[in-house]
Amino acid sequence: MDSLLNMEKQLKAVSDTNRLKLLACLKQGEVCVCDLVDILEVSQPAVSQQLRKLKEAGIILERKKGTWKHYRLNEKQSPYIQSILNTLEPISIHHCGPSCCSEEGHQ
Amino acid sequence: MDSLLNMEKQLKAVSDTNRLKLLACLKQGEVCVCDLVDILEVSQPAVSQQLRKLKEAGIILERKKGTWKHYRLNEKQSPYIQSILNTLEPISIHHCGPSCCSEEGHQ
DNA sequence: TTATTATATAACTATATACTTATATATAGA
DNA sequence: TCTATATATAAGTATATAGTTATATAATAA
Repeated sequence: MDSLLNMEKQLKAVSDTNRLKLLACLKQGEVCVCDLVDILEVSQPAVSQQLRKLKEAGIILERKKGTWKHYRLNEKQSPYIQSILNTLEPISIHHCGPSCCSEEGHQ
Repeated sequence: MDSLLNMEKQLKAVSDTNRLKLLACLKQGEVCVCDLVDILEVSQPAVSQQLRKLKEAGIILERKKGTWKHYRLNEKQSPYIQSILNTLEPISIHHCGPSCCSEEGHQ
């Protein structure tokens, strides 16, 4: 079973509208940070810090590609996090351009 | 669908170990505040404030009986809150006494 | 009515949170 | 190498959170 402390950490990570929006974006697959910055109306460092919080809770995974970093949902989630993800209405993003987010960019 | 703000409110309400413990206690049914104060190692006003936060998020319901107040889980929960409740290991409490928590006290 | 008891609220405080701007790091390209 | 770009980290700040103690409220008992 999950320890209470681990549950608290995971739940704190998702109890914020901006982080919920980030997760809603990631429902469509891997997204690079630059695209996420366009969605949230906060600064780039703010997004970076939100992503770190989600990553440290084990909810998202990162992949480095050149100067870019792509984030995606962890395929393994605790049931209650998965239930939250299921509830979230996906947010579709417009990718920033072929240089960072084209299909051939994903490997 | 749940609005992001409502999700945030509910998730904030459960992202705290003491409130998770309260919910774990309530899995066994209705419990009065005095018993909950014995479980958490914090003051009575602290417990009262935690209960209020859970109540305002719609996760628990209250019933007044004389000077006592009994709290129980709301039977209607959003799926993700229900999933959290399912994950919680129940905490069994020893009722404070027949005056407030006996079976005939429950009506 | 007065005293007692259960719970809630108020006022306060220390810590956590979520931004901001400035700067660091790391990669790519000229 | 030098410059530009993507992202992360550092430092600072305003607000939120979760506890505390003191007090208020409401119901019961004497």
